[in-house]
Amino acid sequence: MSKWYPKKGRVIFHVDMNSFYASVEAAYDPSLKGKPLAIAGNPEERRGIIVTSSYEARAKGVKTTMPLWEAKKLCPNLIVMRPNFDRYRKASSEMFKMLSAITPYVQPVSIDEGYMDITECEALGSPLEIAKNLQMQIAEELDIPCSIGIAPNKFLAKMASDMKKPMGITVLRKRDLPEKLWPLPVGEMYGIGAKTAEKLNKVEIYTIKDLIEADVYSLKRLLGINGERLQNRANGVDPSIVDPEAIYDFKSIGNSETLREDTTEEIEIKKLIRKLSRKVSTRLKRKEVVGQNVQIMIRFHNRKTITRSIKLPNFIEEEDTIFTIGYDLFEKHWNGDPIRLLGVTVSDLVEKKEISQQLDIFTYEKEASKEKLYQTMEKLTEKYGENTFKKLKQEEDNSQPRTSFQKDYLDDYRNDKKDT
DNA sequence: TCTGGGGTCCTAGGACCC
DNA sequence: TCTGGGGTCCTAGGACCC
Repeated sequence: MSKWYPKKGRVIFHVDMNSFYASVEAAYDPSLKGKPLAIAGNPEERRGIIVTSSYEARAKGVKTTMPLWEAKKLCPNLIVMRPNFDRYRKASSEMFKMLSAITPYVQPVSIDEGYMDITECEALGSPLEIAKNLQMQIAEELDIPCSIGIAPNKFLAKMASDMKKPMGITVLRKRDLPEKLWPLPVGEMYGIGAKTAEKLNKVEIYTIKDLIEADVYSLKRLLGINGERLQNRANGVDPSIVDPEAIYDFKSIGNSETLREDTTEEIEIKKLIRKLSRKVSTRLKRKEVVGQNVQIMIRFHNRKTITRSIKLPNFIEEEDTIFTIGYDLFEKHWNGDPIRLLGVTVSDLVEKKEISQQLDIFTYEKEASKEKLYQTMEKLTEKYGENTFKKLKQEEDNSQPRTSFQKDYLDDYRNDKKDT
């Protein structure tokens, strides 16, 4: 809504690399070609799952997220590899370079797919020609197959790229919808998962056509605001733009890990929270962002998952701070049940260079009274606990130069505390 | 012998303020 | 004299996607 987009018809591509990880591996080692190949999380551990598989493996029934042992049962000669993320990132960046050579309006959505707005690219040929050339170039230079959807908006382009795989090119115009889109089951629609499909089926909505014909108000009652948006999309309406900047504003950075075995061992738990905090801190620093919210996630033996979070008075990035707050949250909320997975996430992110002007709790305007400062400090200590408070202040002290006025007050506060 | 890890967006209730 | 309504922030959970 805040962003302008052209009124005239747009031409949008959705480029989707086919079974990306497996394809990269086969390009790297051609002897893998034509064989059932799967990339799995941790093949040596019990809890490995299939991340991607080649079409030969899929033909045997191997599916993404399937536990490894199940996949092996279905396909005994399955070749299983660990993921080589560096390899995939490199192939991905090569691929996006090719897209960006066509138009600057490229929006990566994940490592293996992205949108392009080629409305202004008439000089390069018809959309179909552009798509064919791009697909050929990716196949020749990277040895990786892809599917391309061509449509007047992102939603339709996404649906189109899914219609022919691998190495498909599908054009989906408004006039094609009754024949190509509407007969599909609602669950096939991007944005409708298992839960929503089930809800819709319960009220006799089975196909995308049924969704269009449904009453908007009942849809809204059933699905909230999303109900209306889904109906619009089903009608071929999606005003969202291809936004090349979208990839730069992260909302959160988190890491999680499933334990080899469920545990109640506090030392092990502490170690893992420490490790996750370190990973998060490293990634925050690499991206030069700081965050104002810490969340932990605990998954129990029965897979029930809880999250606990706390909004902070200032921005943080240090491992120690994240760990102190995270472990504090954990201690406060853990009921002692065996734990399967732990996660640590920092959110409410802001670019580091933006925070120098931000007002925070430790910065006071000149007229602030000593009493008020003390009061605030007390309240914060109470809310966050002594340890967390100390870490917060420490981090703040390191990152922000203060006026001598503020320094004096803080020093006073420290000394007074010592006396009592 | 079960189901990973990285995210985004939306909803809903309660606190708090005016 | 016991009561309104709007707005925002915080927290927790859930759905969805790759």
